[in-house]
Amino acid sequence: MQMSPAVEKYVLHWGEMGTRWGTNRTVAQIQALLYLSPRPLRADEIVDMLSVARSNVSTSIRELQGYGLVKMTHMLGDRRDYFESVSDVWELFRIILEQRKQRELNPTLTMLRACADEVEGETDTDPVTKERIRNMLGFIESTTEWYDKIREVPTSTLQKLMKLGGSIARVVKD
Amino acid sequence: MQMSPAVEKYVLHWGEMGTRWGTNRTVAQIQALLYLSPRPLRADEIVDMLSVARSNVSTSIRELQGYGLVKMTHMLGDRRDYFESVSDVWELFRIILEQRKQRELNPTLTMLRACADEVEGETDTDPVTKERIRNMLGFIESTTEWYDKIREVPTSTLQKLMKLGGSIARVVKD
DNA sequence: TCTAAATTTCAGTCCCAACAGAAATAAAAG
DNA sequence: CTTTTATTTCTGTTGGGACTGAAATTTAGA
Repeated sequence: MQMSPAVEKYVLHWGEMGTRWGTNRTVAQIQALLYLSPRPLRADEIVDMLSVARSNVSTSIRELQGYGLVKMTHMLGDRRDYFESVSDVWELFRIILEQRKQRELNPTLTMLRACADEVEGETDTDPVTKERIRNMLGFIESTTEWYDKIREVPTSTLQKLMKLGGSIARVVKD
Repeated sequence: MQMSPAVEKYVLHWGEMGTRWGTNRTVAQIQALLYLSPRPLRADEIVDMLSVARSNVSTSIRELQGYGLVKMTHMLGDRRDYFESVSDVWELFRIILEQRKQRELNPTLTMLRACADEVEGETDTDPVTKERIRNMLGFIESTTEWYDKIREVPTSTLQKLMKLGGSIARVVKD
C-alpha cells in the first residue's frame, strides 16, 4: 500500500505547510492523507504509508481529533480503529479558523485588555503609547467579533461572498 | 531606558505569538516595541531594552524591513540608524495578510495545480481522491482571489464590513 | 481468568532554528 | 590616511520541540 506520486506530493507539501500552521509535520501529513483517502484508514496503514513511528501516529491523530478534523469509525468484525478526515473544504476552513482564533486571538485579546487597563495608571507612559495599545485592542476586538459571526454563515453564502470579493465594497460605499 | 510594566507585558506576549506567526520571538518583540514607541529607536536602545545580542537585532530589523513593517529614519547630526514601525493597525493588517498569502497560499496553489494536473494521468487513483484535490484547488484559488481583492479595499470600507460581520449575509441571501 | 492484539504513555535521542559573540566590513570623523 | 564608531556577516552553541522505540495499559476474544 503506497501513495501515488500526486498524492505523495500533496502530503509532503501539506506537511511542510503544517509547521507554519502551529502544528507539526506529521499531524499535517496525516490530515492530508486522510483527506485524500477514499476510505477510512487504520493507524498501522498510516505508519506504512508515511514511514513514521506508531506512537507518533497515535498522538497526531489524537491532536487531529481534538481539533474536530478527524473522526474515528469502525468496521464490522474488526476491532481496530479507522480514521477519516472531514472532507468538505468549507467545513475544514471553519474548523481551522476556529482553532486559530482560540490559539492566537483569544490570548491576545486577554493580554491587550489587561495592558489597556494597566497602562492607564502609568502616569509616565507616553500618550502615544497608550493610544497604540487602545488601537490594537479595538482592532483585535473587531476581528474576534467578525470571526464569531462568520462561523455562523452557511457555506453557500460564504461562497457567494468570496466570489463577490472587493466588489462587496459597493454595498457599504455610501 | 526601560519599558513600563504594561509595555513589557505587551512585548513579551507579542514575542510568544510571533512564533505562531511564522517569525521568531525577537522579530515580533522588536516590532511590538517599535509599534508602542512614541519615537523611532536605535538598534542599541533595542539591545538594552530587550536584552538580546546586537547581531540579533540587526538581522531581525532586516527581516521586518523586508516585510515593509519597519522603516529606517535619521536624525540631524546623528549618523546612527533609527527605526520605526508602521503604526496604523489596518495597514499592519494588510501587510501581514500579504505576507501570509505569499508564504502560505502561493506555494500551495502552485503545488495543487501541479497535483491536479498529474493526478489526471494516474489511471489507478480513486476518483474520490481526484475530486478532493480539485475541491481543495478550487478553494485555495477562491481564497487567493479574495485576498487580492481585499487588499485594494480602503480602510474605512474594511471597518464597515467588519462591523457588519455576519449580517452581510443578507446582501447575498437571495 | 488468561492470552493476544491494539493502542497509548513515557523517557531518551536527535535535529533544526534561534541566538550570542567574535570577526569582518562599512562609514564617518579628524 | 588613520582612527573611531556603527553595522553586518559568520560560526559555534544551545534550547526546545518532534520523533522513535520500549514499556505500560487497555481491550477483545478464548
